[in-house]
Amino acid sequence: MPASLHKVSDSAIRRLSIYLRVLGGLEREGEETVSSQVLADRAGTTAAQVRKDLSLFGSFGKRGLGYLVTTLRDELRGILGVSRKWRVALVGIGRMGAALLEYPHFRARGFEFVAVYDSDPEKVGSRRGMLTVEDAQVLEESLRETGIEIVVLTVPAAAAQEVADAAVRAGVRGIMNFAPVALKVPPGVRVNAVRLTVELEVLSFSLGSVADRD
Amino acid sequence: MPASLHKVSDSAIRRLSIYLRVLGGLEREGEETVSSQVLADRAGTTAAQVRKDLSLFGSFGKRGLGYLVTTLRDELRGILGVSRKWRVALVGIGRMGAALLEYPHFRARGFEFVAVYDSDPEKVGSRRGMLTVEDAQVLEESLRETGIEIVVLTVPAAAAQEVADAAVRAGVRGIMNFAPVALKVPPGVRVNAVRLTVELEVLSFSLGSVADRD
DNA sequence: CCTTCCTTGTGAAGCTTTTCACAAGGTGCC
DNA sequence: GGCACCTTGTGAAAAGCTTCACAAGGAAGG
Repeated sequence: MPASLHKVSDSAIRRLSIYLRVLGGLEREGEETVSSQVLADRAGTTAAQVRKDLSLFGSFGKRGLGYLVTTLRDELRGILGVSRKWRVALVGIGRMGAALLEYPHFRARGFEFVAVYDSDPEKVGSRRGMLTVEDAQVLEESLRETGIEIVVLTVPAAAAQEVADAAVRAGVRGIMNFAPVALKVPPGVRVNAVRLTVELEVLSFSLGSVADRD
Repeated sequence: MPASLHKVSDSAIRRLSIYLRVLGGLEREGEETVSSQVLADRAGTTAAQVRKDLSLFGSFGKRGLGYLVTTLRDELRGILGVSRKWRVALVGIGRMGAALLEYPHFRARGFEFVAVYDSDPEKVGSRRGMLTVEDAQVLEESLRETGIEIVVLTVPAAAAQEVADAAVRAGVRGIMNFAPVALKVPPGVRVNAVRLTVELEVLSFSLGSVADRD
């Protein structure tokens, strides 16, 4: 029944990632075990949902006791593929790119930026922490050489597809896309879009439909 | 049949926001009409889904022709509540906060930052573009006075709940939360979480389950 | 060792969302 | 004006996801 071959829904994976975060907190607090109920409260879901999600990958709990915090954390790391380090490239070093480069939670979870690209001649060659900004023109070759598998895209919408194509040619299999455009990629490559404006508009909709003043 | 009283799913609203973005592009390209098929292609979904989503709010298309780009854009703006301007406050001006403050797409869609707060004495009083950073201690009173309804939270996880509580007391009804913690808010207040690490871990999972090397 | 109590794991039910398929309604050309 | 063609709007079917409810397993204490 474990089944990592069963197709697992995206939302289940998102929740597993949240459970992992919660478990980190529990561990820091010195908790040794946790019930599905407590985990659910902290993660913002229900106990049944937690148990169902975990059961997709195995039986990690002890009946009558709950889950061992450290053990479950390790299991989730394995499932999510974050027991290893991931080398990540950033393309487009505007304000958003710079913020992500320094975002402490990425590194803490095993995602490390090892290359930065931009097409602006003013920026190419400049340093960003430990890294030197490389010319976007060498992106494909450079990505291929370093064998980087994940790319974070913070370029203007107009450039995004072009960059994505180059990355895919270089063997990149995962793209986190901040550009407001739907990228087309071949099967086998996964794109995860972060749509900041969409998130605000969802809020706007929610507020508007409660009471439409003005 | 229109029904803005029918409960509409979150994912449908997210897609409407994406359609709105696509329509902006089409308009700039001078397109006058668009079919559900083309809209779907550009938005990364299916024609049936587009029609279903739109039909939740009315009949905006012309059979045999498609949708009038400008008209549909205006309708969607109305539905999403972005035909008006929204005044937004930013709490926590680290790198991420600074990036969001300058994020051009927010303003372009009618979301304008009109206040910035931080608890760091070094930052309080400093200028950020047109705005002066205010002390987080006055947040509640200040939000109440200005009648701000949407807050973007980019504070450390440990401070997030406290800030959210203050914002809610001040009458805020929508929170966009970047802090890696599940906020508890009373009914009537909507929280939209942006979980950057989760997005990367979803990628990591997708890559890992295809071929588990190393 | 036995009893009581607690919490998991999981089929089944219920609900939501997506996809399908086609009738109905317009358009535009001839 | 008529005809051929195109695209919407929408019930109905299918698929997917979440909630429910409870049997089974294990812990803890006497």
